[in-house]
Amino acid sequence: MANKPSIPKGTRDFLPEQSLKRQFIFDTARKVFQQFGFVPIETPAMENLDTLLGKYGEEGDKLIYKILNNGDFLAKASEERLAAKDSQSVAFEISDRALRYDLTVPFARFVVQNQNELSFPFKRYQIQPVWRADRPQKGRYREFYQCDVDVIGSNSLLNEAELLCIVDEVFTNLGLNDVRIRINNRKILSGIAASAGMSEHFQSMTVAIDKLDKIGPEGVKEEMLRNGLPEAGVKKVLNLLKLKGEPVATLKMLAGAVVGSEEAYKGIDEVKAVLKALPEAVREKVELDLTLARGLNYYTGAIIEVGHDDFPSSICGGGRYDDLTGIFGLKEMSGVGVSFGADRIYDLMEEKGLFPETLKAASQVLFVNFGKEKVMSAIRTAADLRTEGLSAEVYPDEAKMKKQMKYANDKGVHFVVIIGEEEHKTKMVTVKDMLSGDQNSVAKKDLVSFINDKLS
RNA sequence: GUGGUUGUAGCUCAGUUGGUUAGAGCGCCUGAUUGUGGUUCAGGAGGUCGUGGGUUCGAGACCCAUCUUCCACCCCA
Repeated sequence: MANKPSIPKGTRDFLPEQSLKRQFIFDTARKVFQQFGFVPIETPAMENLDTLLGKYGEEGDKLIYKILNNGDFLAKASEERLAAKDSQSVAFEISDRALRYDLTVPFARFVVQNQNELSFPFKRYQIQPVWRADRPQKGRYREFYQCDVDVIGSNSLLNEAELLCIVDEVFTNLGLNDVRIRINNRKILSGIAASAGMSEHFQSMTVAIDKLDKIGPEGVKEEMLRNGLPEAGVKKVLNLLKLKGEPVATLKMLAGAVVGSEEAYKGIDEVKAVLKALPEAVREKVELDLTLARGLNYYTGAIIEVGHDDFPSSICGGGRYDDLTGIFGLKEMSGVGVSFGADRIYDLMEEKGLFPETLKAASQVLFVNFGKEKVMSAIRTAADLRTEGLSAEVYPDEAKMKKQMKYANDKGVHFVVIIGEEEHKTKMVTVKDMLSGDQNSVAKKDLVSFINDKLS
């Protein structure tokens, strides 16, 4: 080991046990998505740089991984910029591609590009990794998976309601029953900004109020004042945001407070409609949180976020975007979607010990290898078990029994089947139950039913 | 990107104000048991102390740089 091999900061290897757990999350999500009629798509790991730039705000642009051009890229770059050592501007000259930062923007590009192949409303899901050049910390990685569900080409608020049902269903199926599902509407926020006379500061207002539960009203006030928002407006906003509790009543009070703002009224109506469309069981889990803002600025209507009291950051988030495809040349194509952060969900579930025990099992049956013709009998019998729907493997080497037993034990195999000299002569096999330690001699033809009996 | 933090055996960690051959538990390997894992017992292997410089008679301990870990900020799944 001259040089220890390593992987880039913020990326990870996954051992079989971890990988099985991750797949449990993906499978659970996928199953729910499909039950609601969503279909899968995939897009490339890399996009053209200009597809991604400018979609996530200034901060977002910095976190996009740019891919160095191939060939003699320096020869083509402008001498001035190279000499000026301005990394920002040089970057665009030597990089044309980038790793995708999320799945939503590539999806918008995909829809525009494949519009003639799709029928709308188009409901798709997508489970793929994304990359961000963020500093790693708890629940934050440089490579992580998102599980996105979006419906595009429909303005109906039934979609928002359906997504909330999906969110509830996925977390329930994962065994995470105490998540907090919060919703809000950007039109409400926009209306609040307008009625406080700070429409032009909308962006920095949302960023600030999103931190309310973290830094408190004083902190938010400070930040807004620091960013040059008018004091009177700041006070008014903070006052409105004090409203909370039962959604319908809250909305009613809010409506009284933002008199004259058509946009706020519209947002209020939208939230009401979404709540109305929800089944009772889901509606009672959804909180209206007027301080929920979300950083990504392409959201225009409903916004959704899921968190957990024992986890520092959100584990799922999304919202409606009226014109994401517009930038790529397709107007009038509103979409709404949510994204599950698989890695954060994994961390949370691991912390809570919520993964099912059964995920560990590998093969159900291992055949001990006794070499030569006896292993042929094992191979045939293993094949028979597989046709019966059992998972079975034959140890590949003629190793010491002890070693083979240990392998079965380490791997968590339930049964070990021994076909050695004795068994070969008598057409019997020896079955050892590794959990109980019991050992039985059974006729080879009865092996399947014997094991099935034990399993049931 | 800013500030802080961490790195010693495969893993989790000890290692006194700088002082001989760097330790433990678990794991791993071998044997007791050449057809029996997990339990028990006996033995064994394994570390250029993250990396590169420096201070010192002497560095795992001190200094600098760098990488990595975790945390806060920014922002976010």
